[in-house]
Amino acid sequence: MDHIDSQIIELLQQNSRMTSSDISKCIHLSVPSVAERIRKLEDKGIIERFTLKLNRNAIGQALMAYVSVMLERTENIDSFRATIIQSRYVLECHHLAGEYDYMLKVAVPDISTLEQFISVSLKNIQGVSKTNTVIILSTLKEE
Amino acid sequence: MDHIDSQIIELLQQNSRMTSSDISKCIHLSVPSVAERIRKLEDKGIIERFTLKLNRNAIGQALMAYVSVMLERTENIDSFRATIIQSRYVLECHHLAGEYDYMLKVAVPDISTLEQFISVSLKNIQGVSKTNTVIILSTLKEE
DNA sequence: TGTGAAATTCCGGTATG
DNA sequence: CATACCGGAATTTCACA
Repeated sequence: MDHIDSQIIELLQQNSRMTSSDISKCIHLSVPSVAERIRKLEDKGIIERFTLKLNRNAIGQALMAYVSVMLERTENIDSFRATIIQSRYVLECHHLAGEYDYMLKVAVPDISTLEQFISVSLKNIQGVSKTNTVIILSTLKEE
Repeated sequence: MDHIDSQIIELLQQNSRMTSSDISKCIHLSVPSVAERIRKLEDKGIIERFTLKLNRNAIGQALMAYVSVMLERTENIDSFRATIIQSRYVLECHHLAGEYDYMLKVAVPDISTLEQFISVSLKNIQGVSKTNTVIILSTLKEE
């Protein structure tokens, strides 16, 4: 992971469909060498995945919120984790060191779906003792 | 944005470097049609960017935290926003409807960098009256 | 759908540490 | 000896009508 790798990553972050020859022109390295470096960055796990950034409004995720979750007992964690992973509304879920145990970032089409998610999907999980929801008004920066 | 578009997006989310002919084989649609649909998804802004998912440990972002920020006066918002956008430690920044005004997701190499960021970069901004930091222990799900 | 242009991959050869 | 680079040839893919 040297300076050239960093340059390649920066270019691919802007457009992961850039061809090796496009990159080759930008950083003055032969096409096969560029391709080889990309392959190695994948092998080493530095690049985990080539993916997309989608427009949230276009895909029914117009409303975002942070939902903090408190869990009562550790024995219920598995069913909580299963629900989270399977839910298409949950974009992120992090285990926290603080008052609350988990922080979810959720994206839903509208406020009624959010209500549904919190009062049905979440509250019905055994062990969820308390949740706190904060609506996101707008986003200044995102990845 | 029909069912076929959704299929194409799903494939590209898994690997955005997939060629049109690869996709063509998966969804039984001609290569030019696939290419045309991808182009239109970009034009319409449904696909905002083709990008990467990087391994955080490999790129010096081993430690993540949520930092909530309270702003005193609205006249200082511009310098706050400028600092946030320029900072390489801030992955996300959202305007909130709640007690705190902004929520930042930050990623740093270590705890001392986090301390530095909060006590220097953030607290020195005019108008930042209060912050609250919660460390992320582990991540169950992320995009 | 078919054709020319461009990109990818594989290979052999070379330089460097 | 291992690693990384380059240039050329065969195959695949792309973009156009």
